Amino acid sequence: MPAQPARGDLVPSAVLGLLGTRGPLSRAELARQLGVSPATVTQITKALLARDLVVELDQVPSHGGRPARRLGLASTGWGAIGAKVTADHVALVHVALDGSVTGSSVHAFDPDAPHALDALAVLLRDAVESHDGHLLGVGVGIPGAVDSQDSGTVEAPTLGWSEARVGRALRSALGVPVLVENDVNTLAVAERVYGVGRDHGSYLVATIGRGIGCGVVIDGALYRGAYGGAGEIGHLPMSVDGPACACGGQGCLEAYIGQAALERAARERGITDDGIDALRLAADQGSADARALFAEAGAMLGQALAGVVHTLDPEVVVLLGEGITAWQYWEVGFAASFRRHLMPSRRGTPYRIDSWDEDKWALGAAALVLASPFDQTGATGDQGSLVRERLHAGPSA
Amino acid sequence: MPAQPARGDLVPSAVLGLLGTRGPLSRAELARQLGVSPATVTQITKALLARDLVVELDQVPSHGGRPARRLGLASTGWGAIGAKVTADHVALVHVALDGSVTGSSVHAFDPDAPHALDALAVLLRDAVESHDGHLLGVGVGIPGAVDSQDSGTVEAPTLGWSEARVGRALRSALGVPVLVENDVNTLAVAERVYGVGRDHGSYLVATIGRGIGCGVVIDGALYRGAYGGAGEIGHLPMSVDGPACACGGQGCLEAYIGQAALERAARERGITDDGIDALRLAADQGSADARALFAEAGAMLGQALAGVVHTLDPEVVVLLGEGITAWQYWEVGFAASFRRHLMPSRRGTPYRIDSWDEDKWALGAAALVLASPFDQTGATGDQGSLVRERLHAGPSA
DNA sequence: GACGCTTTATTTAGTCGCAAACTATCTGCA
DNA sequence: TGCAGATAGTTTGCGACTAAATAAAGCGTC
Repeated sequence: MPAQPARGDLVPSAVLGLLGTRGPLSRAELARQLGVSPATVTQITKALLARDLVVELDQVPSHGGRPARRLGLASTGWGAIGAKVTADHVALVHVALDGSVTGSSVHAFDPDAPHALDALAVLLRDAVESHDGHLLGVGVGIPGAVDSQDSGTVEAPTLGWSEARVGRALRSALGVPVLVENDVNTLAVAERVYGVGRDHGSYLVATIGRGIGCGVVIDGALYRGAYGGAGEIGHLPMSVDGPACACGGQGCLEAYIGQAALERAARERGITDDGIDALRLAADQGSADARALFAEAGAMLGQALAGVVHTLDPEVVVLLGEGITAWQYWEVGFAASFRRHLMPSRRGTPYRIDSWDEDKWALGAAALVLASPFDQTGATGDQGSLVRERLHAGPSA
Repeated sequence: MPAQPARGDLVPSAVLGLLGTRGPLSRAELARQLGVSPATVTQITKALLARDLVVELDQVPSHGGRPARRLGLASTGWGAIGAKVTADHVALVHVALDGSVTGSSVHAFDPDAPHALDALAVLLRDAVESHDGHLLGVGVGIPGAVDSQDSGTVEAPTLGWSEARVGRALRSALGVPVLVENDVNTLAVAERVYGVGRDHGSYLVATIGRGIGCGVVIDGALYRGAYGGAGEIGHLPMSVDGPACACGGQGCLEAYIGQAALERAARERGITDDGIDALRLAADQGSADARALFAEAGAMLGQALAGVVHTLDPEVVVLLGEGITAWQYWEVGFAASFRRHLMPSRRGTPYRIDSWDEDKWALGAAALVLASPFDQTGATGDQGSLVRERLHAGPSA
């Protein structure tokens, strides 16, 4: 833990990143947001202005003092590519620095195939080559544990990957910085840059969908755990025995309210045999059974998240994931359960639902790259430094 | 989040603290332990040597290179006072920088009394005045939530305290730095300096006793949560309904395996009416019922801690608390349950039992002060800076 | 016992970012 | 009109720490 971490030009990158993700800001605003002194911002921006990376825009009307002169990025051509890997496809998005999606695609993918990593590399190389503008890097979201964003060695049972050297393989194939991270954590990072992280330093991002996951952000930094496995709330033990879970345990949260569990329950209760979408449709059409099933799941989620809140005491909990589209039915059970299982002093802990669309996973992966200018903890490693270097070098390519 | 936090002379304090808590070290060792460059250590130690705060000791035989010259503290007269406040007494210890106890005492205390804070201040003032050597500060451990170590405003239902301004009151009464912290967190900090924290950056300290608690240390820093309430695992919801808990909820972990719950179960099962010590005695004497009761508690603790491990992915879990004296009986249920509820990839997470004696709570509180030279996060606030200042000023008083 | 290797400690030159003092420019109020 | 107060931005000098080069002092080995 270096007192002053060896980080090449972190603040300039952070300035560029902030201007890119938040739009034009005054110097004073930059200083406040980044927690550095105004003096430093003056120095940094002076250099960036001289190098034409930043331009002085308009002057905003005063609020009882000298008017602020806003700064903006000289070039808005910066962007990143995000990829989300699942058991049957890869979703790709091209994202600009401000978070806007400039293109997206979905590709069939078989992670069990002999040269799956090579196939992934090919997919991504095409995307890199077709990228319009100056590419800062590629972010990859994986449903599994990643030892570090930097090395990107992956343990992902659902993909059949063990000790897969995803980061290394892609890096050498693509020639641009590649950051690999657990998929839920990418969403947490995205919230840091574009969502709740603007107003809160410590929060949880819980996802409901195929699995149940949780990203932990503490004081603005993603907490990954000792071995990159923090936030595995899908396997919180909810009962001593209970249904068998894919992880080998019994009574895991996911074995109760994961997508597969809900689909099985829907079958057993005679609601539908056609999967989760049909179940939601049934609820939409007024099926009391379907609604009850979601409400029960919501209640259990509430109980589990109450426990996590007791453990971590976050400022706010964000709920996300593909399952969130049925949230109105989950909430019926969740709201009461969550409050009831919280101790009185925590009962005020707010939760928020973010909007969802299919791109969001991949978008989160791209956010990994776009957030790396803000990384003060070194979590992004060498690849993060490379991203900052490219940002620093300017859109010359 | 300042990139370079405003901290007055942090490294010199850390050097002194490290020499005090770990004994003589070479410069190279100091550099490695503190994560600073050898150059810095040379500069710092040069200054400290010049001011006679540090002395050069012997030269240790080489291991294939230039022999290391070890440095030690010139004065070992530094110490701190630790206080643990409970519902019926206050335990005090005087502790030297190296963690050795130089004196201890226990005083009756009624936190519900009208001027309880004043009474506490009187107790502590006597201790401060009678302290032998140079006092760095006073640490106070409280069974409740503390907003920050610095301000020390306390929310402690078990003491009947709400918004009690403990820190402020004691500070003005004592005239030395006062750090206030949740009691479990003080143990976590003590482990950081004297225990498992020497070898591990991220760990949990779980306590069993009157309550069930947990301290969270992440990358060497105590994680306190957004409102100082992290680690309240005593109120993890273990079931949808279940026994009523003092917190107002139902089915909390503590309502199953806290001291009061165990004592009630012992009564109901006809094992003993005489409290927890009698229960352990019964187990010692071979009572199968008593042993089963502990084993059941252990099993539930294992399940709960497995969940916490899934959430936080620590390197190691340390078990502590006054209840740990009966650990041999807990363990029967704990070991299997903990492993069984962990997912395969976490099943290797080790747990350790620390020895226990009654001073340990107060000792933890003292460690709060003795660890403040290592605080890089600013968690100790102004009071921490004051401690560092006193350390820096030398044992002149 | 000369050479290479390892580890420890120091020196030097330089970077990063801060605090403090300052200037600049506006609002509001008497 | 003029001054207090607020907010924005700049300049200057400095403290803390680093990286890189160097010196110091031992070990092993042929």
